[in-house]
Formats: sequence, structure tokens, C-alpha cells
Amino acid sequence: MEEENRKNNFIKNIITEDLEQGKNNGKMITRFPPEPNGFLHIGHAKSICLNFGVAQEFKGKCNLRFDDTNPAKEDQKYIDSIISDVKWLGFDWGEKIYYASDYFDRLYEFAVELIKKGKAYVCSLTAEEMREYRGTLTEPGKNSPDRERSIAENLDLFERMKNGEFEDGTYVLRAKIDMSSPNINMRDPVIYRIKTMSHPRTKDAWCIYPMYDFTHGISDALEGVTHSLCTLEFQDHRPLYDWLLDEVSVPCHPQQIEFARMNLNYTVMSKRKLQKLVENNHVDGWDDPRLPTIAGIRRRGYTPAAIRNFCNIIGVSKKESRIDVGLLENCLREDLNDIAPRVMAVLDPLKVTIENWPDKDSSNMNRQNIENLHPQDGTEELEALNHPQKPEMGTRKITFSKTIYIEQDDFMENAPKKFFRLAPGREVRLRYAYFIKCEDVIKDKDGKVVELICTYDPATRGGDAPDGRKVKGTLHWVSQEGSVPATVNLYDRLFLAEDPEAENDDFTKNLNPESLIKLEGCRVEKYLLNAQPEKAYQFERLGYFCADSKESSEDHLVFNRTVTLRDTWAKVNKQ
RNA sequence: UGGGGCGUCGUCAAGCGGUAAGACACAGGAUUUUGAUUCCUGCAUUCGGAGGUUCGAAUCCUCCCGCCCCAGCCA
Repeated sequence: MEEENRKNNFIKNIITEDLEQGKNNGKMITRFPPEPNGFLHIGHAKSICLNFGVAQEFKGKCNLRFDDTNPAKEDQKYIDSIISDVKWLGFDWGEKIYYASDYFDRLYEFAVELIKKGKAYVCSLTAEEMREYRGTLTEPGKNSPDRERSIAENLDLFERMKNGEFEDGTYVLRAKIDMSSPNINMRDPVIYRIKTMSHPRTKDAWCIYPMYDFTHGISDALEGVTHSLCTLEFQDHRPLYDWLLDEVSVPCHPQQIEFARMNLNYTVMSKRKLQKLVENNHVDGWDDPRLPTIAGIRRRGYTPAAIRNFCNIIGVSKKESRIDVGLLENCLREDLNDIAPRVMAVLDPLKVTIENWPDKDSSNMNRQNIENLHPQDGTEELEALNHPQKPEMGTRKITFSKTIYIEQDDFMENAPKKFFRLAPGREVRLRYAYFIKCEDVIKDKDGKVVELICTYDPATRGGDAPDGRKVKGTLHWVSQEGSVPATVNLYDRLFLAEDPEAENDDFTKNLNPESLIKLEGCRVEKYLLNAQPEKAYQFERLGYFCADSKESSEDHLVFNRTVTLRDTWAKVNKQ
């Protein structure tokens, strides 16, 4: 379904044109450059799909490169999770993983080159002073008193910075550009700072670390990146990106192109807010199935194909937008409908006794209509399709018996005409089994319906009526003997508000109190006993579900609802 | 009020001077042992606004309006 017919976008147009004109010797290389300081979310998926996607499409390559220049925030565990997420999404970064930290030596040399050209200087202004000297959005900045320091002195100071002779914060290395530039990024930006701190990969080799702007462009150039795709907020940095690459002797000059990041409604995407949800236990951890993190949606049951397709469908532009999660869910359903085997599960069981079904120990056990009746326990095996539209997915046996369960919602004592399900005196089909008719309703002392007494029609075995009579409704069901108990997590959107962060006060006020409903008394087909975590099943008439990768076991099955089926009845019913 | 961006259907989004693609949503209808799927049909005389250029403008020009980003020794 996906892969074919990928949509065009302005970035692909640029690449096509560059390739046609023979730019970059006909090569095209992109990169996905995460900072390992947090977990990936669906917004990153857009960038991943874009960068790896165009590389695939144009027969180029895409490097996975960690932008690990700030040891204060970064950690190996993030590196590991990012690698696993990108792999799960289905992308291949070739033989090696790149790290900006692998370039620390060369980066240092490039800084020295800049100093020698008189294009960088060591500055001793404090952070606060530097802010004052920087000016404001409307007023130009002032030159640092250290701006005209001699090259020799700069060289000496910078080397001593590297050697660890100074305290953190005493000196920085700055590019010498233009303190009166209307673009604040060009007002002598810091390119190196002292941080006496161990780095996840280079350990204690360095106590000075390069800044993003300095590192990123050079890393791109060293890797021969041709198109450096990043989000809109870096547009103002492009002049600096270009300045740096022009001033330093790198092998090539990549082109930075910016696009709008993805926003989804009914959720939050910022690292800080996701962190708050986790820390304040509003959710169950970084992989909570309600979170838009890759780990979360994966645990929820989303498929990589659905996410890739979604990223293709939403397109790439420079317009800031908030995409309807409905679009995502639709891509999910499209994929799941194709691949998920169908099974039956009853989430809110209502007991049904088939009164004319032979009792285990009664004498009518030899009734000939019940072809595969097991005389020992009074059950019958029936055959069900694993996917009605795909016979190649095979069939499976399901067990029918005297005691079965249907969904509470599928029975109504005083049912309106449009209600196609079970009601006193009405007949429905049990999927792949028999027609049953409701003869009696048993209630407890509070008036709650606790059991239905029904009769079945032996002639309708498999679900077809030989006399051609029609029933409007087909219900899913499960039998006492053919099912096992399970817990089911019903997930819904995490927030009630389309834009949870619209008001500047506490966004957690918009949390949906019903984003998780844990159902304990569910019953699922025995077939599900060996369900693999994350593998999608369609619980017929309910939605798509998967066994939870953390909590489900053969002793205690736990399923997550990935997404519901489209439900036009619910919509009509609401009106 | 400095600089950089962006404004095409409810939501995304093509379009690049020749007379508004597509997807989702929505509304009808058909088929259906999932009120699912699938399948038809409809859905912007109009492109933030106002002028101008042109035989012809969403596309070019001018002005205006609205929204976003930038003053980390974060990325």
C-alpha cells in the first residue's frame, strides 16, 4: 500500500532539481540527527521518514547521527532507545552509526583554523554580561572587550581551555561575525564552552564541548551530506550555518532546508511536557500506550507501516499545522484491517444459557444435528474464518456450548426498532455459530439483567438459515469452555482539549480522566492464549487489540486496545 | 517597533501565468454472517484582504491584515 505513490513535497522538488542539474556529483545524502537527551516521539517519526524516505527514493543514503555535544543532558540509555525506535520504524542506516562526538578532534582543529583566520576569539564575559552585550531584538549589540584579542593569545587561551586550566564558565570561544546584525544568531555566537564533565562516549577526554551551530554544519559537511533537513526554528541559524562552512576548510557545503514540525491534536509533543506527565505519574512511564512516544504507540499496537504511511500522507511543508489524530488512526486502521487476524472477545460479559442445548449428562446427547459434539463435556467445535476477505489467512476452531457470553451492550430489554441486536423475543446470529432467540431475562434483586435464557436453531449451524430467513444482527460471543479470562485496557485520547497547551496555565488540567479504562472481567477466545505481544488482532465488532508487552503473560492475559473499529452505530445512537 | 518564516475546503495538502489534484472528515446510496471492510455519488465559481500588471493571476507587483520563530555558555 505505502512505499508506492509517495507524495511530492517542496524538499523532494529541490532534490530532484539538484540531481537533474548534476549538483553534488549526482549524490544525495541526508541525516537524522537526534540529540540523545530524550525519547523519540511521533514528531520525530516525520523527520525520520522524511530523511530516510528521500534517501531511499533517490537512491542516496541517510546517516543516523547523534548530536551529542552536551554531556550535561545526554545519556547512553537515550542512544539505545533511539536506535531501537529507528530500527523498529523500519529504516536502515547502513554500516555505521555516526556521532558528532567522533568529530571532536577535527572540530577542535576547525576552531583553531577559525582563530588563525581572525574569525574567532576567546571571550571572558560572564553569561550575564554576554546577554547585556548581545543587545535586543530591536537594538544592536556591543563588541566584547575581548573581541580584538591577538590571534596568538586566542590560540594560547583556547588550548588552555582544552587542557582544563580554567573553571567552567570563565571563557568561551566565539565566532567573530557582527554584533550589530539584525539576526541575533550572527552576533558573535559562542562556538565552544568549558564543561568539566564526563561524556557518555568520550568520557573524560574533553572539558570543552562545541556548540550545536558549530558542530552541526561541520558534521554534515564531513559526512558529505547534501541536503540537511531540519525544522523551522533553525531558519534563523542558516546564515550562521553557511558562514561557518564558508570560513572553514570542509570538503563540501551542504544545503540546509527547513520544514514544519508535526503537531497532533489532543496530545502534547514537547519533551518538557511529556516529562512532566511521566514524572507526575499522569501516565505509566515513557512507553505508556497513551503517549505519542514511539515506545508508547508501539506498545499500544501501532505498526511501523501505519506510521510511515501517515508521515507520507500528511506531507511536508513550511506551514505550521495541527494534524487531526483521526488521520493517524485512519492510517492505522487501514494497515490493521489488512494484517490483523479476527478473533472474538467479550469485554463486558452477559451470561447466556441455551436452554435447548443438551446438558452434559442428559440423554439427548446423541442429537444428530450437532455434528462435532463432544459427548464428554457438551461442547461443539465450529469453524471460523481468520479474515473473511482473505481466505489465505485460514480458519480456526471455536467452541460452542450451553453457556456462552455476549456483550452487555448487545442486549437491550426495551430496544428501539433500529437496534439490530438481542432483545426479548428477538433473534440474532451468533457469528459462525447459530441463530439464537431470547426467551427469558433473569435479573438480580436490583433489577440488573444478569442472564439471558435463549433457544438456538440447530438448522442454522455456521450461521446460515436454510429457509432463507434473515436476521439483522450478528453478535460476537465466547463460550464458557472456549474462552479464558483477560484484562483489557481501553485507551482513549490523553487530553480532552484539541490543543492542551493553548492556555498557558497547567496543561494537565486538560487530561482526559477516562484515557484508560481497565476492564478486568473480560473473556477471550482460547486461541489468544499464545498471542505474541504487539501482534495485532481484531476483536470482531470492537476494534484492534494486542497483548501488552509488559504485563501480559499466559497466566494473566492483558490486552491493549490499539484503536476502535469505525462505529457508525455509536454515532447515530448519540444523536 | 529589528530579523526570519507562513497564510489554498472542517483537517492535512498539490499547484510554480492558462482557468482549483488527492487524502481524511462529512452527507447520501449499494453490497455485507463484523452497524467493520469494500464499492459508487456529492463536497472550494474560489485560494488571508484590497488594489495593480495581463487576453488570462492561487500563481507576478504594491500595500494591508493575521499567525509562528529568534535576545541558552540547549539542540
